[in-house]
Amino acid sequence: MSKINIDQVARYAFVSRSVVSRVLNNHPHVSDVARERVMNVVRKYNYQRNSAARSLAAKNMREIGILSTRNANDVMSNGFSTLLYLGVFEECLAQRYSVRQMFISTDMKEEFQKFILNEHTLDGVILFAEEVTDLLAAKLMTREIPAVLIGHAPGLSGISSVDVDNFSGSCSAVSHLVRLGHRNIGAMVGSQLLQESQDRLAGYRKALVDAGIAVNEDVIAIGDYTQRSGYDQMMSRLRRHPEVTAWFCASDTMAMGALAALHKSGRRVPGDISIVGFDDLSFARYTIPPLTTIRQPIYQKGRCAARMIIDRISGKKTEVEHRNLKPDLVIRESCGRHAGVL
Amino acid sequence: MSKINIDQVARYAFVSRSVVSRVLNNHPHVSDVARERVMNVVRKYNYQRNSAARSLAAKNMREIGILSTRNANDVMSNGFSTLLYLGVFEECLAQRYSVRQMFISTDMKEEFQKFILNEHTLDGVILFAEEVTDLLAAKLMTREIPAVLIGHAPGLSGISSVDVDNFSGSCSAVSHLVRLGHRNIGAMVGSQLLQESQDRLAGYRKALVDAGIAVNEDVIAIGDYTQRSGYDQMMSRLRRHPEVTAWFCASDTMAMGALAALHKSGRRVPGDISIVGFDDLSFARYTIPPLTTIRQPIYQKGRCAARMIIDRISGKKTEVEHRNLKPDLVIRESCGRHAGVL
DNA sequence: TTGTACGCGTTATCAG
DNA sequence: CTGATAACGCGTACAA
Repeated sequence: MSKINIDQVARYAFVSRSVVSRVLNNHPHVSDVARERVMNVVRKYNYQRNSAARSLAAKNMREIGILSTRNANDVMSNGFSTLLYLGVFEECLAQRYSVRQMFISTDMKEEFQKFILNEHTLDGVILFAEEVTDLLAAKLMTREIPAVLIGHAPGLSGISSVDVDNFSGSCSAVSHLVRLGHRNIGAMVGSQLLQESQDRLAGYRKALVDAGIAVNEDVIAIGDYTQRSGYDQMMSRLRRHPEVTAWFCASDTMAMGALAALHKSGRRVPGDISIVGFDDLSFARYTIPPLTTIRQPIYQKGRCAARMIIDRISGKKTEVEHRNLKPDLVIRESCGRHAGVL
Repeated sequence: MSKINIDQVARYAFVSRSVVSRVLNNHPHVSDVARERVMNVVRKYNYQRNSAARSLAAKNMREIGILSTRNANDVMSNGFSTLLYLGVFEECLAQRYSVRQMFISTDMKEEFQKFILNEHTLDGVILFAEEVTDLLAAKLMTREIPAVLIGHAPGLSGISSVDVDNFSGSCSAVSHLVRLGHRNIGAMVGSQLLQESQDRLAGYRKALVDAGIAVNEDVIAIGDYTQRSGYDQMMSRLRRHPEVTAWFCASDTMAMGALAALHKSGRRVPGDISIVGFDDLSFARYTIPPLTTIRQPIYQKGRCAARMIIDRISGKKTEVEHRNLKPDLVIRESCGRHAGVL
């Protein structure tokens, strides 16, 4: 009883298969009685359309891929990507698309290319993988499959993207520190090869300049968004720059590492040193002390990316578009007034 | 130049389409010269097979679904699920399956059922969603689609599963505490409706009994695996049970919340109170202090689940199977000797 | 070893 | 409003 196809439905309903198809696809020009008869049979036999055949005939898969790097996920693995996936999925579900998940990791690049990109037909791809965009962009272009990027990519202005406004986010984080009286503020950011990191650093600079504070290149530390790098960087900067009373960390993960390093070194947060993070990952309110940070709308990013790619696929939008979501400052307990200001 | 089909390849290579098909599928009985000619054309025109047509003809999609709950992901969102997905994906990639990602969240159950479960044909499903297994099991059964569960489920002995050995894991965690001289050891576990939580609690009991310590039901706290519940539970237990010198937390997330609560209350870890976690999520080595915990092979769980479902699909295995992966104790700094033992 | 012909389940087109 | 009929691209008996 499992497998019943459109022809059987047609037979049982005493109509032709075209009528069944029209009913199922909500086409007009079908009589109420025919529709009724068809629906009865469909319900009775629990008929479900074969998606492979549908795709074949309709020439579209109604399926998008979401591509991450193993690295992005290691780094972001603190609840970031999961929430993002959820956003993508729910938007797709609402629009009757399904999402295929893919990771690209350097050790499987070969496999990946052959299998994923060649043998499979995706209607669109969401790129959550800054590292590989160059490699992929060309491939995607030649196959003419639409893509949207989550994040920014320097050289890829040709493909649509959605991101949080990194510049204004970090700017408001640092301004917060300034308002608390800090003058010596360090920054811990990611690789400057990433546009995102550049923007977050630019925001830091802007906030200082606006406050009339000269930026000191020596207290700009480059990490890689992991807790480990936050820890290591803080450890080594601590003794070299005792004058710094506050650090802007470009991610909550690095901030968490920094917090651990400060604790290990006997510094008090926020008593001796203030820390502000970026992202507002779910753990941020349970660090010691709870982390003041910049909240970015992760779930919304996912939904937005999905909406953009589907609009693109359906032809509703054709020009490339770069969207910037607004972040918020979330004040918790990791920042205090500068001691001298008391 | 984009779309070229098997017939064109055949024409350009001066062979029939069967030959092309056989070459592409590595079937025997094809002459070297024919194979060579075909491959040349394939390369030259960058021919790629249409997966929809393949699925239709072959009557299988070579695609598995991985189903999570929104809840499971909120809770586990500290890098757990991402690593799991990666394991699933890489195993599937190696075996030329693709993976479709799905979430079930209560607010879209309707949509979900209609779209995902009815209209789509998956060869198998990996369930990472304890809450919905009952609802789904029946559906899956009637549609005769194989499923494997990540985790344990009380009533679902009929479907294969893979999990970490929760019992021995928590047992060794608590034994570690006992070895350090602790006699009053509390437990913070998840809902006892979950088999997993039951097992972790059972391991706790076993370790105490083995050590000749009576278990005190009063110091067993029930949380929900979130940092928040760890925090709240610890806050309320702290004053009610000052005699407890060590807590076994059934997840790193709850342990992190507990750590925050202890710090807030002025207790020192491990000076006053020892904490041991479970999972070894990526943040565990950067909590304050770094968390002693039970490491479970998350990535392996994913690969294993994928392997099991594919074996099932291909008919290589037919009987249900329950696998238990071994966990390890990872000693860091959150546990110390009981003061009285000094 | 190769080629022919048909089936897979839908959708779209075009007469009625 | 309805019903043949032709794609859609590939796999595979079966025949040569």
